[in-house]
Amino acid sequence: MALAHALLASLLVDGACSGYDLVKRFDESISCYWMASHQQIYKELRDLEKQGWVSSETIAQTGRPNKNLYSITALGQEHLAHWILTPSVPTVIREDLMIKTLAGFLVPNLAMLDELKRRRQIHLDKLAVLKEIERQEFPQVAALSREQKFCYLSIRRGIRYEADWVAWCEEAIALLAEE
Amino acid sequence: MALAHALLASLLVDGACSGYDLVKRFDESISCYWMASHQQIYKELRDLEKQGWVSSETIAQTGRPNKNLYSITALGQEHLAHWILTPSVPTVIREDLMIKTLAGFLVPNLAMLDELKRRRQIHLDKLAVLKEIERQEFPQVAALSREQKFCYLSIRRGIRYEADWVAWCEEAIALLAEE
DNA sequence: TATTCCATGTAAGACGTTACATGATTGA
DNA sequence: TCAATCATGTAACGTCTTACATGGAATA
Repeated sequence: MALAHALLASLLVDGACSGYDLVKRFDESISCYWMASHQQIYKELRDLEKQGWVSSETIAQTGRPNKNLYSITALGQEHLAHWILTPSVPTVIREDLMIKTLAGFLVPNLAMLDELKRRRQIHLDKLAVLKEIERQEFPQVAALSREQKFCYLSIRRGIRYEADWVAWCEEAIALLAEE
Repeated sequence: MALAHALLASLLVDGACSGYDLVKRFDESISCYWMASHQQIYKELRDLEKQGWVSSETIAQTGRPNKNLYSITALGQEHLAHWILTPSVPTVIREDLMIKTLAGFLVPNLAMLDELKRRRQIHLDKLAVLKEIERQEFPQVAALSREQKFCYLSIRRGIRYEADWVAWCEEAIALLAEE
């Protein structure tokens, strides 16, 4: 149910846009916290409009398909604020690599080391992207407005998450390389 | 599809048991990496048996319901090993609190601080449990067998994950408390 | 000439959650 | 006596993934 809220938050923070643009936003930055396919996003936007939480306007275009521009409504903002005030529990974790790690002794050590190194690189790459965003958009942490602080904290969560994965991969590689 | 592999890994590492016991294992330790309800687990075990990856034996009991004791088969081990060797991608993240953080300026500062403190405590509690397991079961890291190293690394992942959440909560609380 | 971009959608199936159900036994 | 434990299940519903579809415009 929270895809709805992720969409509302994006429309609120980064402004009105089309479903297509939301797909890109999710692919780029929001995917740090919420993953969604275009099928899900388009469908959810239609549902949100039925609820009155977003409104849409069809923009006629020449040379390319028309698009629906979605905006969050006042009702949508109220709904989002109300949801934010509802206590939530940590997301359930379902991490393939941890299951593989539990039973990792079934396969050759080098195979596990390869997988861990591959995984470390994935997180290093994501980390580099996020750090660049941090450097460019938040050069002066002391001078942030309240709204900017929240964006900053979101990026910080992503940075910590990726850095933490890298650190664990390093630890695991070091321990298994002892063999 | 990886719930199947989580079940196989548990039966392999911690030995044969009933669905009921697997539910408990998932509630206690495995939930760090894989969450599952009893309905899912019972159903998946039946499916795994159809595939020939586990075998079951009905244990007649007096004074309490009969139980089905599940064991991983040789075929199941092969399948698990094969899956481990298949490269996998990081789990998609869907984290309510991050969406709330993005749009957190919609609600009073104290409300967000409360939610962050509540959240920090949840992770502190989980962290304490995991650290206790680490202390009791892995007192001497240098002397671990290959199989034990993998268990140790799983616990380490959980510890890092929870500690990382705590650290982020601290950072967020500090930044928002400035107001 | 082939691929990617723009922009949106349907449909089937897998996976997960929530609610409901049973019934004896053990412990507070 | 009330709740929790043991032990397993069905059913309805919601969410997510995967596959398939369209068709012009711009770019390599």
